[in-house]
Amino acid sequence: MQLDNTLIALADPTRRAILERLTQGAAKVTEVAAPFPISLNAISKHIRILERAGLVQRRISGRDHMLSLNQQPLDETAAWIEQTRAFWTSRLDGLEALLKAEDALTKAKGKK
Amino acid sequence: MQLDNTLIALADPTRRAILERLTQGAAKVTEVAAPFPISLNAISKHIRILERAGLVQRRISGRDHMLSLNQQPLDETAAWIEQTRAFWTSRLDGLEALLKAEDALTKAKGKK
DNA sequence: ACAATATTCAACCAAAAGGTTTAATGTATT
DNA sequence: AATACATTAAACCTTTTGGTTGAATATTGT
Repeated sequence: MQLDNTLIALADPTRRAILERLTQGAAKVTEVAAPFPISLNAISKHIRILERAGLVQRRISGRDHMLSLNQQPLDETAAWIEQTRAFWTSRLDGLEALLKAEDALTKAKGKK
Repeated sequence: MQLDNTLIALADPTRRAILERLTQGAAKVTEVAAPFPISLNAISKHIRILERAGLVQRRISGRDHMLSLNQQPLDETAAWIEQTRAFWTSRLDGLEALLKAEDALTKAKGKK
């Protein structure tokens, strides 16, 4: 699924760093890889995973591969997580309220 | 990192389904596992990963382990992703605006 | 034509993920 | 005490992940 691939892609610090680099503008593979202490090949693989998630796009011109961000999967994932978060909030708060109400009821009965 | 563990935990459909089940209220491991077509042991492992992320908490009473949701890591991850999303939006829109401005400038020069 | 550059491919490795099955452990029930 | 139940532990398997090194491919610059 798309959500899976995006979350997987985001779940690695090196890949998040690559994305952060690309917020400064499009860059070639070599340029992206330069600051990292791992091999170019390792970065190349990370980029493939980011592409699988659709977070990164590639435009080949000659021997250079220009990489750029694509926002859509991030938007979709943000929407999913925010929706889930809101749902949890309502459920967990609702449950808390329910427990308090029951507690109040129990005390009221005890008084009688 | 905490963000890593949370994203990893969320990046699997079985684990997301477990979380969804727990929004209906706390449940024992067996109860959580029941609807899934995989072994109880597999579910047990998934739960461990959810616990590592702090998304699920366990309260042991006798032989039963009651599982419940903990919202905090989800909130933090939602905050991170929303922040990132907003940043991308400003950057990418800003870049687009810049390109349009440059284009307009070029055309203006051409006219002269 | 030759050398340098940019990138991937291929083969390999160790560790983790996601699953299985078969114990083992502790707690209830009868 | 014997049995059933809830859960994890252990050992194993296969695939994926994150990394390596060395070769292949294609493009650019001299």
